[in-house]
Amino acid sequence: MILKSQVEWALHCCAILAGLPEGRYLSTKALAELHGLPKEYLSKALQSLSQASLVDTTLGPSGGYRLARLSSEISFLDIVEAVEGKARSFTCTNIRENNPCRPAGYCDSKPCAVARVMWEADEAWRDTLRRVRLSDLVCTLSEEVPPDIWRDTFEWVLKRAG
Amino acid sequence: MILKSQVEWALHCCAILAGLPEGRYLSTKALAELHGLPKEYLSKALQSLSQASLVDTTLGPSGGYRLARLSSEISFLDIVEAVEGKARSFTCTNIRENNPCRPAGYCDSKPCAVARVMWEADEAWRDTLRRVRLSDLVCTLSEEVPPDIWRDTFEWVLKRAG
DNA sequence: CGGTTTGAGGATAATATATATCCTTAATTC
DNA sequence: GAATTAAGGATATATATTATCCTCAAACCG
Repeated sequence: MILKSQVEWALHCCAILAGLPEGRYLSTKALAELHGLPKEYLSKALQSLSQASLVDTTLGPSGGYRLARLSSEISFLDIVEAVEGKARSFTCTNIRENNPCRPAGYCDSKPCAVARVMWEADEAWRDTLRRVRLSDLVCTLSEEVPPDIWRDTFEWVLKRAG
Repeated sequence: MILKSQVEWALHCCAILAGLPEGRYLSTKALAELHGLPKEYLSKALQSLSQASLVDTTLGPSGGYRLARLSSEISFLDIVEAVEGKARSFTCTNIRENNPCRPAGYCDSKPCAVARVMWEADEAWRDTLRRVRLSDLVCTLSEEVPPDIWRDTFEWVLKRAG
């Protein structure tokens, strides 16, 4: 059970977009270069964010992406689900139905007990991600990334932001 | 991010093994038949349980599997990790290192802030699974499965248990 | 206007993982 | 000795992930 690498990419890209001044856009090309990622494939992750309405886009030179909401209004779960999908990690195929001791046509009143536990764990995972906002990440980064690197990075970004 | 179907299979098989009387074994063949699963492939899941020391095995006719510990001493996490592996669902590839604004040879003092959040969620998932014991599942099933099906199933199982 | 840049999205390929089957071996039972 | 079992290796098939390429329409720029 491994998350797509696009999840990591999307989270880092959103952290950069969160630092963009009001009204400006950053292109796939710049985001790919900044993170050392394949531009074409990163583009798919950014398209997922766009489809989830987490980012706005505009075309043309000076076009690209910006956050569609305040970073305090975007959770980790929003971003992870945009890329990874909303499906649960455990799929119940109801193998209890294959039990030869069951009367034909018997119908279960509740979802399988095994699945309920697995879904509870899945929900605990989602809850954790739901509670962390993109703004929290930016806050942590601004404390932990050395000030000169932080500053240089946003200079680099602003030089490329349309 | 989807768990292998073997996780579901292993959990259901353990629930059956938990109901086996002291000292008796149940074969792959019986477990596969009971759940309508491909015997050869289910065998791989059971081998994983064996390698994790969750079950004991014995060979020959009347051979098969039994729990190696009390069902109250086996957690969902034990079983899930035996089949799925212990690796975290989020892999940090440290893409921050590709930032062109970094001084050459700069070394991070902490793991990436993005990864820490993702790992925290992963740990919440594991915590939930760690807190549920196999005996809890058996308890739930014995309450929810209609008594006649429950009884017939264990009659069926005992007829095949060595 | 015409050339360039951008994101959207479709087609395709390469790679990795999950699913499944088959076969051999050694231990156990009868 | 014959049948049955789990362990584990080899291999095949299906699906998912990662990646690249191409076309299109919108936006910008001279």
